[in-house]
Amino acid sequence: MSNEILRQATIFSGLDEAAADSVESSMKTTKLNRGETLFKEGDEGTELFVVLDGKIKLGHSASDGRETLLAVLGPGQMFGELSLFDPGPRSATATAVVDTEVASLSHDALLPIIAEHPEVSRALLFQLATRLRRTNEVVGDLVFSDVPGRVAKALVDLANRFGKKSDKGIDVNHDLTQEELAQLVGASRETVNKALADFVHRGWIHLEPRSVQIYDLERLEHRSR
Amino acid sequence: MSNEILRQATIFSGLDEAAADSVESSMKTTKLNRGETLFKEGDEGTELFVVLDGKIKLGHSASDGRETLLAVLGPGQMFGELSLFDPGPRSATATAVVDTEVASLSHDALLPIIAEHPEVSRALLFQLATRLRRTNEVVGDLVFSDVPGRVAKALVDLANRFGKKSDKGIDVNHDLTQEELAQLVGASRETVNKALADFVHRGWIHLEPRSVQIYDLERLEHRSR
DNA sequence: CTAAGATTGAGATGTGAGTCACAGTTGTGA
DNA sequence: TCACAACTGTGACTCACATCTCAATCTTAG
Repeated sequence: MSNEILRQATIFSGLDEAAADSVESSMKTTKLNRGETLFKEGDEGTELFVVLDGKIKLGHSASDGRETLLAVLGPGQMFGELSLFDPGPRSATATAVVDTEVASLSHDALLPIIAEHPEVSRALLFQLATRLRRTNEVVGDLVFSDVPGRVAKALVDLANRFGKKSDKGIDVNHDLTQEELAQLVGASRETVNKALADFVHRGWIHLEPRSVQIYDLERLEHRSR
Repeated sequence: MSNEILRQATIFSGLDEAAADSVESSMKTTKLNRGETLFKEGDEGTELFVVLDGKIKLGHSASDGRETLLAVLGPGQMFGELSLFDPGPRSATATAVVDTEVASLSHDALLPIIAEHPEVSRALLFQLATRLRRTNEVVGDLVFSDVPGRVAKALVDLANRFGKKSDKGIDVNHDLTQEELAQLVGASRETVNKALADFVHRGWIHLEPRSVQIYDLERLEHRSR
């Protein structure tokens, strides 16, 4: 089970059986309860993690206690890579959004693999490049889009990653409170709530605690641009 | 001359003489006039560039014509790497802020180098990781800081990279119009102008067209947090 | 050297979204 | 199953910032 997810994870694409086996054997799995934090901004630590099951949120927190979420990651996604290549304290805090299981790989275990398998290094570069693109896009959105637009975009993104088709539309169990959604989108909880209420009003979505049903993906996508 | 700058560029740190020579010989230099654009968002193209002299701005532009700057790069800095690892259209537009000279290296020329010199690949990973950190920080600033704060931060950053000590403080010839500064900071030109005027009023800086003198770096740094 | 076009400086006005305050709802542990 | 905590929904108020405007100055091409 964890096996399958690991194999699908982008870092391992391109590894042959034997290599993948050897990597796998040096990974350790950890379980986290909802709300538990894996590491904090500023911590030392050079492991790389892969989400096996559940969801992890990565966030900055400002001195006055306010927080932004940089990303919410689901099964198969990697995080913690920054401190691998750019040795230094962790640049974000990682917290479980729901009960979650992650696999970890230490710096020391990874280095020889990189040396031996250039494909891995290419996969990592690809991952970082993709991340960078996405983050750049976020910057653009923050400057150009209004809050409802960003909320719409977040919903579409969550739908793509966590949504399941159902009779009336798409069920998205994002497991995020509106507070967290607001942090993800860079706005206050109240404003996000109002944007959501408006979407409900228009019949685009239906709200349930920690999940949404999307009736009209088209419109949402359109609103997000 | 171009030689020196290239050698200092991070990609080449760790290359031995011979290797560096061979890379250098496969690079091509291009001159751009102020305002000329090197490539546009959406273009195909897989070269990597290094600024030799002058300044390059990287920006997104929205459909309605508005623009954000992601970064302003000076001599020794690399850009265009994203399309190397994540093949696809360019994700930003690169334009010369002043008359500028850049060196370019094609994908095809780089690949064998990476294969042969793992240090290069490590240097690239490092660069991307650093970039990602900075961009993440920008996201945080956009959410948490007000415009004057972001302007202060931009000034400090420009001072660190382009500033020269002088009798009365630091001379920063950033070559950016206030419009460009505003795009860099994600605000309207007028608001940025007011923030600058306020800093002048407080005696922290002195304004000249396309350049600033900084009298009180301390205060600026403080205001940026 | 001059005229047209950029760029800078500043005020007046409108508005999106943050903050505050509270009520309704759901979830949970004893 | 009750009580307390966490979450969600909404309105009233405020403010930072965008937008619009116009004048002053600096640049640059002809």
